[in-house]
Amino acid sequence: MVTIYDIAKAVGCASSTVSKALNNSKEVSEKRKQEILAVAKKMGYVPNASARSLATKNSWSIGVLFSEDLNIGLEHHLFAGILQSFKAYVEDLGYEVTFVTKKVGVQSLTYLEWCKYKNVDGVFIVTVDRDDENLNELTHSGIPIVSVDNGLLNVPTIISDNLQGTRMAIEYLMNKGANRIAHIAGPQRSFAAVERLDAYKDTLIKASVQVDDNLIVEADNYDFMSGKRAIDQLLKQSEKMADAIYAASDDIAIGAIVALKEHGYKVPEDVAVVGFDNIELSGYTSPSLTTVSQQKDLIGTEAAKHLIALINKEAQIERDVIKRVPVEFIIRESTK
Amino acid sequence: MVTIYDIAKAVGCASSTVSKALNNSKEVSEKRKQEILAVAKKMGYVPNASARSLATKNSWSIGVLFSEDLNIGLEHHLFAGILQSFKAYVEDLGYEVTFVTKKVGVQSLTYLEWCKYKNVDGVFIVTVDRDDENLNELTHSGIPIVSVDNGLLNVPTIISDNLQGTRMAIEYLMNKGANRIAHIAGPQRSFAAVERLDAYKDTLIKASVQVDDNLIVEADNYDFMSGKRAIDQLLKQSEKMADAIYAASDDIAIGAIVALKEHGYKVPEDVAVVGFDNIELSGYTSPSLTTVSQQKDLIGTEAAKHLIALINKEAQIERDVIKRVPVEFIIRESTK
DNA sequence: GCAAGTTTCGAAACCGCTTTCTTAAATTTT
DNA sequence: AAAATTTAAGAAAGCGGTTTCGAAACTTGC
Repeated sequence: MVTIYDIAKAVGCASSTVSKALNNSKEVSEKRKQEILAVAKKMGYVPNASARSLATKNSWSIGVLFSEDLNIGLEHHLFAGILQSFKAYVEDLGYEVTFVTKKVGVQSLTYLEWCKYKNVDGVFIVTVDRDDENLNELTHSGIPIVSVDNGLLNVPTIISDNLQGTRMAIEYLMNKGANRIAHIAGPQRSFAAVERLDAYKDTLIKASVQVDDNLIVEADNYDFMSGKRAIDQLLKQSEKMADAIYAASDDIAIGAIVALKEHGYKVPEDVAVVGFDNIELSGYTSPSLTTVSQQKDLIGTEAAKHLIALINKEAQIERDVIKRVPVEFIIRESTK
Repeated sequence: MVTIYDIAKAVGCASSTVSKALNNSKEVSEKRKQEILAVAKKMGYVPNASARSLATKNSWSIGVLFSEDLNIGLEHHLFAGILQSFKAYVEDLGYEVTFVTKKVGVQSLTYLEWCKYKNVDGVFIVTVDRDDENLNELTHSGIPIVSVDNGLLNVPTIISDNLQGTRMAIEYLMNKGANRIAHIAGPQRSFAAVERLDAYKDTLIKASVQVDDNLIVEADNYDFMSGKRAIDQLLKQSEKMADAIYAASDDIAIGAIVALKEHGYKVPEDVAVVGFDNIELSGYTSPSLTTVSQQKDLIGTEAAKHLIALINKEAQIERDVIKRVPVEFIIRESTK
């Protein structure tokens, strides 16, 4: 490993001069600088992050909290997409993206301890168990943090405009003549699921439609099976089937459509179905799925921008800020 | 920030003794050790990764190379799943997972330079552009590396048994009476795609069936649209439609089914379709998809195990080792 | 009871880099 | 031409740990 001392020796100057040259300081003459850079290059010099970080107390790294406890992990396309655009944005600025963990060697650490251990500049909370006892400590530590799709106390969050999306979906269905619009809500431990359920009720009430609890079911999860099971539940709850279903995710909606078909209902003729997410596949199912599209790229980059602003102290640490990202309503066959 | 010096002062001993106590060295008496640990805990001591790494030359971190150049990034469920299980395995061992990038601050680095800069213990190559000029340098550097689903020179790789999977699919279709089995190959820049195409030809030849180039199309990508387009291409190439299609991915297969339906073909009555991957959705399309299931969890953990073994020098660095992970053939409606 | 061997602990060097403070040289000012 | 200022470079301390080596204290064996 070649160090700045090796370079200093080769050039015939002090290591401090080399350091300054490498950092493009103006305390060193242009001639010297060029000479040093040339030698550094020739010798294959690569700086050492640990030494640098130790000396400067800056890490240029961002921790990502991606807890798999709730089994919504990396495999969930929404979060994967968000992480991907987040990563692209901050990496372009020269930051490293690293996963926050709870262990180092054989030792167990809390999230906060790990962040201090690695001296991360900021934390991006993607998914996390809100009941995790270590979470509170982290969110109150003063470390710059943003989250997405979440309603964590004390943390600014970037999230789709669930109210707007829900309203567009429900109003569209009503305009199509639907009278009995059911809602397959997402698991209520998810913040977005709660928002969508609230928005569903709210929109109905604003339209002077009575909310019928028998037309509401909570899915166990955001996936297909949960959608299928939800239909069974719905059939139990309500003797007369709804004429439209608003589902909290595309996966749920697709599962629901499969179940509806199995029970002899035609989609969209007997029951119209609207999903949420606009996963790639939703355009290719049969019938293709009408849905509320979430802009995961935008969510990721907005989160990144905000976090960077916090790190650079360009933004105030306002607690509990919720930044809304607009959604788009996409009409396809499942509601024709 | 509380350091070992602070603890030393509080306890009334030397910093070296604190260090030893924290590292559970047997050079310090049990009594002292307990005393020091107690004080450390009370003072809220957290070690400093940079300082430790600088002194020990160990980082306990693994770099993940996830290049989005080929637009198969994190959003691709197979790689997301593999990364997730890899991450879980190595984190449990106390390693940190961090993404390899090409920039640090304003400075651009090669992959290898970055790995040296961060002093990662090993590298996990998930997706990468094989033509990237920086790649060769990395794979020949001597840093422990494993890859998945790839045929990189000089790097051990973990990959599904594409030959076995293909054979099961083709033989099953032949047993069902298919005479004209087409193949929608994956993009041939992908190693797995090449393997599956070769296996397809090989299986046909072994069964004394003539390979008909008009029944082979290469998809641009692994996604739905590519599958749809492939069908158009297939129709152009061959006046008579195949009676079965073996697709290189589930997404391609689903896209193909949509296109087939649009052209008036019934699946599976007119054309049977087999996919590859067993994505979650494949059980919920209509018809549900017969497919070759890849065990992403196993691929991820196998990769992790092998990399850890390389890091610990328990495994030889054998170049070009390919470790096969068995696949499973799952029969559903698209071939009934 | 004393030599030899073990434990336990601390001093100090070191890991590679940054940064402050000095000093010497070069340049400008008067 | 001397004084004042600016510029360029180096010495040294520090970041927070680990590790080697030597000394002191304690055991053991005879």
